[in-house]
Amino acid sequence: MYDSAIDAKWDKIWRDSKAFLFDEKSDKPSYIIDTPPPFTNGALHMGQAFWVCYIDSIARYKRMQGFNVLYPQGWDAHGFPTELAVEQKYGKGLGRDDFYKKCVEESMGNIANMKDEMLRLGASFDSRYEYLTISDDYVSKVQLSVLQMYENKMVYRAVHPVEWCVSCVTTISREQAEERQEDTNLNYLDFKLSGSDKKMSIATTRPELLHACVGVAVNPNDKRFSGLIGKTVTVPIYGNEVMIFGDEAVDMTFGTGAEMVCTFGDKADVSMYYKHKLALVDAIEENGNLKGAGKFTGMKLKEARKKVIEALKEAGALTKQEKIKHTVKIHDRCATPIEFLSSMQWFIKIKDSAQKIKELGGEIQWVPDFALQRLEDWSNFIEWDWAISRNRIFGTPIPFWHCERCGEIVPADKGKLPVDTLKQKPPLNDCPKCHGSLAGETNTLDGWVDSSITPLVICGWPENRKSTVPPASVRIQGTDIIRTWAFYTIFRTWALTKGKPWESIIAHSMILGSDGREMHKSLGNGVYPAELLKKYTADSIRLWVALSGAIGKDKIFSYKDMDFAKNFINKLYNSALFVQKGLSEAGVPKTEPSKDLGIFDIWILNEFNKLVGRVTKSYDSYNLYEAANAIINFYWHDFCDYYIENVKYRIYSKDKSMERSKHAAAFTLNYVLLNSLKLIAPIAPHATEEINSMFSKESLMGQKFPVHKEAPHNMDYVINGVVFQSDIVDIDFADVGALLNNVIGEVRKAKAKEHMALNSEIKGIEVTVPRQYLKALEQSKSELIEICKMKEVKVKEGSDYAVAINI
RNA sequence: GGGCUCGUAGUCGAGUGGUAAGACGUUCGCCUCACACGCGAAAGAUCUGGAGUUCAAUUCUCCACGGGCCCACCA
Repeated sequence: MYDSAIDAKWDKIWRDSKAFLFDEKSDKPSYIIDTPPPFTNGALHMGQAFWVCYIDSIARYKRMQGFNVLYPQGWDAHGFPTELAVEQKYGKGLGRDDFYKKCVEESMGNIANMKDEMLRLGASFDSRYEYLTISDDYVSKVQLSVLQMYENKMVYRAVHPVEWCVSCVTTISREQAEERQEDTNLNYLDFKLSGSDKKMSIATTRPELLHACVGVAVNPNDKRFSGLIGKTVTVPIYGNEVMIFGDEAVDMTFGTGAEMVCTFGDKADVSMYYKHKLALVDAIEENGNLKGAGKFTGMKLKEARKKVIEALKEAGALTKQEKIKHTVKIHDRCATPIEFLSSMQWFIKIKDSAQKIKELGGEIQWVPDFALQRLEDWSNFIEWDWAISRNRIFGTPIPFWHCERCGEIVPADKGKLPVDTLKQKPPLNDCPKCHGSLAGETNTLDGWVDSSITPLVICGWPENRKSTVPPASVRIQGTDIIRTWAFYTIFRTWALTKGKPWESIIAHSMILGSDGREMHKSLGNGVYPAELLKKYTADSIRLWVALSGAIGKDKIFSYKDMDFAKNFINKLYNSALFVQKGLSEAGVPKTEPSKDLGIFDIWILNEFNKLVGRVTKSYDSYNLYEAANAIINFYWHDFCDYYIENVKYRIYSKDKSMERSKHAAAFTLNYVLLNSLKLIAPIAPHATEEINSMFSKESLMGQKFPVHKEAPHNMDYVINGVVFQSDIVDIDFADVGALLNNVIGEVRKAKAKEHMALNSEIKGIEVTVPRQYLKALEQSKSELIEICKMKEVKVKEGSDYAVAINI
């Protein structure tokens, strides 16, 4: 029976025969695949297994269609989780170099495991083109890409608010932020209007940041305040004056309708800081101590809040306190509320490119098409430039030095990459402007800077190979990272080459847990590929992926679906055993026994030909669901349940006069089986190869995909793309095949109703059919008698089709 | 608050301007010489609700209700 040892056997044979290798010198058209480089955290998750199977099926299909397929696989190693794992293993004492080395070690171990899982799923990537984001080659290309963008004036250094964890003393990125509901006090403070005795009440949850108040915002449509815009107020306790300005983002119904803006209390403050060009006050230190806050300086935030409130009370500025619930963003690791700190960061200019990104997005084929909307939505919402520096060690070094005195930037030499500006000397001795000393960068690049050039790297950028000129043919990725990976890739590819990264992009959605929720460790609803590989063969998993429904729609994981996939593979195998046995008795005719083909033979050959057309179209539009579904329905029901059952009596016949009919059936069985294998081979390569090897020494790898040809007339049939004519019936074969099968169905039904075994004998039937079917039925009498195990078949003409059964 | 997406038999899930694949499950029968991981049969859907366009809507439009995802906001 079928097991995973067979998978491994074929995987090895294919690799040894170089079946997956891309040929740089080939004349065949290239087909270039850009897959996600998984983050190297140790084991594949279901989403990754999903796209591995999906894109691998497409790669195999394209090879069968005659393409020279470049299917590389990359690994995204740089990143925080690896740093964390290393920290947990070795503590915090490691020096920068040792720490980096341990991170590399950690990553390499994880990659080995993930790669093994991919290979066991049958992934047919070409290992010679594997890439690793921490390799010298890849790092060089990332640095080169940044240097090139710098030359195009797209990279700069500036002070910018960053999301910061005061407990871990590090920047954190948005995806590391979680939300939490909290109870807090909304404090109503009185600010004195300048040049008047009047007071203005302002509500805030962050009184401890009062010293960083740089303005008061009101909604310009708010009649209560519209007259005050442009005037100034005095900040309580500290006594400095700030401007009142209008901003439509202010909610008139919240608090008093007036909001104090601190640099920085929250993200809205950051927006207003930029929009209204407000002053910048550094409110807190990196460790969360207050900075520049008079007598409160040096206090922790929490403590400061209490003390400031007390001081406000004493000053009579606190008029009211109200309990409210609000959401705060917290760091996912330590649950500390996230603060905004301003610090010197590197940026890539992206704001001005939103329109261009949308345009390019429109030139790419999106599967499903609605995925494009996500790119457009995101592009419409770019608030500020892309901050590319991270306070991390395990990342790509930023290839610039800067002058410690005047901030002048000195880029690395493009010919001397990769570079680590902390270790290597700058190309100049000192600042070209002020002769200050030059400093290297302790920060490293954001991981998206690494991964947003994958299609260029796999095409060989900056020197493209002749056979791999961008754009790549296709990318597959999750819909969840359209706003990051797809977005940055389109942007960077345009910035570096003025072109689009790919012709097409397939955006798949999520595999949900059986409870309908996202798979999550804490929910305990996760299923892992490694676990599935123990229970199922690779092809069952791959077929399950193909059968997971419309791409782009979330799929709830279910073992029942897995079992169905498994059962089909089993069916395929068992039907092949039958065909093999039949052929050993009848022998396989070398040429089409066209004169001997019966109605059922021609019927199934035509159904198969139609199937080839449908399946080709489905594969070409990246719709594996449709392809797999069509093949399974045809194979299981038309071929196995009807055709095979209908020809059994011919195959088993010992009668000399049946010889030619037996050969025709053997030919048809052989043809439909072997070609069906080719149709499903991209999705279930191991099982089909194993079955194929029962009949042929020639591997399915490298064989041509079956060709569809439209038959010019109803009474023609098509074998292997060649049209034949027949005169055995005078109507459409599909029509007459369906009719005959229906007659057989009626007999089965009658037997079932009488609780009879299907192979039990009955007396006979009388079939009434309209005139156009008469000839076909008369022709098929003896076949029906054999198939249904009955004594006689009477046929008569009538306006309505009917079957009378005599048991 | 905004955008996208979905709402089809007990469950999962395709699809179409002319009343709806398939799977699982259920019921009944069959160990029919490839397969009981199977074969045959049966029951089960007013295609979330309402309005509109149309000769005709599950399929198009609008509204409502209900899931999901993403984004924004939460002073």
